[in-house]
Amino acid sequence: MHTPYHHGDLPNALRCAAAEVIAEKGVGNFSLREVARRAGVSHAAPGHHFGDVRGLLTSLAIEGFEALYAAITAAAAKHNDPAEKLIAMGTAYVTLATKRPAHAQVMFRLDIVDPEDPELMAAGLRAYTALHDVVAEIIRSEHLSADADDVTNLCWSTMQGLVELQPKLDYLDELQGRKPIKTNDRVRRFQQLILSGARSGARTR
Amino acid sequence: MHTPYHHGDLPNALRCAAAEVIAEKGVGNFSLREVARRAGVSHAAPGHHFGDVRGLLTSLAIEGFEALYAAITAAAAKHNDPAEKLIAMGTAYVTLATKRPAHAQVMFRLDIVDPEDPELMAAGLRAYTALHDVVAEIIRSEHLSADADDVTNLCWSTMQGLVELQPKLDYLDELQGRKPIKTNDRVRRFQQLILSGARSGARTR
DNA sequence: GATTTGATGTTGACGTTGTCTAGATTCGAT
DNA sequence: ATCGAATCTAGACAACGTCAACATCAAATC
Repeated sequence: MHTPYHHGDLPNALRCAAAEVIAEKGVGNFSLREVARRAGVSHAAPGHHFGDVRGLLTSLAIEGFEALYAAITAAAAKHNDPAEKLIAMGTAYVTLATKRPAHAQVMFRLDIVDPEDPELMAAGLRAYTALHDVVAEIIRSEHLSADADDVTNLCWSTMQGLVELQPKLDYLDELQGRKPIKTNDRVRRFQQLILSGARSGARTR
Repeated sequence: MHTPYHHGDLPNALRCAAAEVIAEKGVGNFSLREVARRAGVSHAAPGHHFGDVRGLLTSLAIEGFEALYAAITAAAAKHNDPAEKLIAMGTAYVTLATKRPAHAQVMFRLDIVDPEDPELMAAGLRAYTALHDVVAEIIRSEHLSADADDVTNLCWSTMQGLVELQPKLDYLDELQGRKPIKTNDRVRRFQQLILSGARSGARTR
């Protein structure tokens, strides 16, 4: 029974363990020692790869943005119609947050990740640009007067807000005896409202 | 120089100190002992009023929802036109988050506040209902076919998303050489897009 | 093959943290 | 004056993140 001294893939094992801990307990109850225990290394080992807790969480956030980029571009690629692309992207955004609660919980947390990390900024911008391009395509192909930045920012804000509020909205539906709405349907309704607004000629430039 | 044994208004002093610490360091770097130090009491004193950290943060979240309710209803009261009420409420929502960053940071944090606290749930529902009522008024007075729940949820999601993303959006504007947008203007543009969508006849029921 | 170097991992120390408990203080009710 | 409860303190404890010294290992160099 021989355990090698070197783990072999510790950064990834630590990110996985971190995601697990956060998914189970929430990021507010995160513990680096718990992560190290789950990865099977000493409590100080993560420091060699990520520097400190902030470094590990920043790495997780980067991974989250990369996964987001992959998800929204893959979702968009399944459609030809730009409006359907946008709706698919919105759905992919919210679905990813549900599948990867840990990543969703850290991606926009200025207090616990390093917002100025170049890799993080690049990954965030990349995902944003993918969304912006589809919005711009809608506006161009339909000759809309709405501002692509405004519509992109509105879509992103909406999706991010929905990620955060989803449990609350589900609870409100239950409280008021409304039939539970699937995430896909809720996203579609929201995106359709936004698109209708953009199509109606509302001036935002 | 006599310091009374009893503080006299410690729960409030602790909430103020907690808000201060969170505003300065972010909620991820919150420390109950730091709060106690700032309030001038021993480290174990907050426990007598709030039980544990979770209790204190839950109390702060309640205070946040109450302030939100006060802000959005006051903003709405300055207008007669329901659409202007909605825009004013959106602006008040985002402005409050800017003025009270600590409260904004805890209000929707399921991991560190008690989401099932009856007072918290009641305060949240009260604020939500105020928004919902204005949306319903718009829909009724303009004979719109949009679903009041959907439009309310979309507005709330958008505002909440904007609260979280504001620094990122400001940074993107700067990165791309765009003229900085005032919060009021951004909120107005978003709400106008949403209202246009609702007015256009987009079916969400 | 032997040595060196740097990446990677361990161990232990330390200051800080939140929680718990026993004791102290105060105030209102009896 | 006494009692009880709310409120506060002080100390103990386990857990935490970080730091530094040391250990291990693998690749590069001689």
